[in-house]
Amino acid sequence: MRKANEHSPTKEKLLEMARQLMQTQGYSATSVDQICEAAGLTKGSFFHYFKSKEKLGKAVLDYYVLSSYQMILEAPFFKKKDPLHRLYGYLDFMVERFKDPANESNCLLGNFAQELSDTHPEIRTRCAGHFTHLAELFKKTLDETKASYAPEARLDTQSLSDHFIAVLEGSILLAKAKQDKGIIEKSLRHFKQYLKTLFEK
Amino acid sequence: MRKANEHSPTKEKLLEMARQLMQTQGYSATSVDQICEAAGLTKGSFFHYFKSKEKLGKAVLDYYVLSSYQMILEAPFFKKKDPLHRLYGYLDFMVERFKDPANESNCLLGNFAQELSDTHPEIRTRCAGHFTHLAELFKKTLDETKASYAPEARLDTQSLSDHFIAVLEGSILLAKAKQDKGIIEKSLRHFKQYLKTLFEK
DNA sequence: CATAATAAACCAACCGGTTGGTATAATAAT
DNA sequence: ATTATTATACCAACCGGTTGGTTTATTATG
Repeated sequence: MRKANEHSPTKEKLLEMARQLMQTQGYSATSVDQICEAAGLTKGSFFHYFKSKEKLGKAVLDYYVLSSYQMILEAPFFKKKDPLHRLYGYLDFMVERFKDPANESNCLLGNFAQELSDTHPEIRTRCAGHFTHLAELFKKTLDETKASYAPEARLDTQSLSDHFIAVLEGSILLAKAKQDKGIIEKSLRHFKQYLKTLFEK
Repeated sequence: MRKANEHSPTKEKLLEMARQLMQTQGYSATSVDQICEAAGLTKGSFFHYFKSKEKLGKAVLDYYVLSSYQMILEAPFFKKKDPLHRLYGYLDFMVERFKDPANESNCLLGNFAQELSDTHPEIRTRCAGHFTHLAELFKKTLDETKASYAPEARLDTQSLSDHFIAVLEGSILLAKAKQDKGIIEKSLRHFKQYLKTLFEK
């Protein structure tokens, strides 16, 4: 008996290949055969680890979001003491992340949400949960900033966090269509400018 | 001989059905058979009007964007004299449009851009063109507003228009995933607040 | 030996697209 | 005005290929 199914390197490889393919081609356009070929495995092997393509989809989604989440938590900006600096660091980090040619300039989460929300309700729910989760992480820094820089202000940090996610996803989408990554930076700069008016009066 | 192929009611029906199906299910998840069944026609008929599914995709995209475009041009807000009021009218109009249960709260343009940019380069180009076109329309009002309310300001109305499109598309995406249309309104309210700081000092 | 991992062959359903053909109606020739 | 011609509109059946998924068997491994 080999070690448990859960963390097999083969499963990891299937996940990673699926992530790569689905991030660039989307879910529907990526076939199981394609994933198997990329991983140098056969379908029998694939269905040994994932009972269906949809289960794989969910796993890939979690896999992607978890890694994004960890990238943020481990990034240098996240350790900054001053919440306002940390807040701006957040934006700069995202700009750099999507500017870097080493990374894909796609968001698999946004991709899945757009493509599968109407046809795969369970995946839609999962996307919604991940969006909420990511917004909450941003909201923490936002709340700290508010407490320090604009404690009196009437400001809905919840909806502002959602707004941030929307700006990010929207600009990624636009950048992809126009093949111009600069759009992400410019759009986030406008968002930063908005934050400045809220916290630097 | 009936009148030319171009404006046949049958073709119109295929287009409209394709739009409906693709707007909710996406491009890949919508089969030609499905469209034919919805239109009460057969595949032979379909391929008489469209040489391929991709050609249909392009036609549906243009069909959707043209109607969106006309909705804006014909909306009451668009006739307002004061550019600032027209600018705000723009935002309110979008909020109402996507709040109304009669309309789909999806954007087919955003959907296609997300789903097909990497696999269908010609459709990607078309999406980019439409985005540019819509941004330019917004920019006109923006430029007028700037001229009247903040002529001295150093303000990149081009990138601000792109930012608007990004906010719109991003919030639509988020609203879809979370099944909460209120997100669009809240996000556009933040954007409006940002515009206020630029033009109402 | 028992169990998990991988492979190979296979399957029914479905995909986009083609075929050959018919019905219809406008045009041209008589 | 009647007929022959031609182009369009539409359909039912079908095609080869691909899809997600299964089955059965072989190979490793503990």
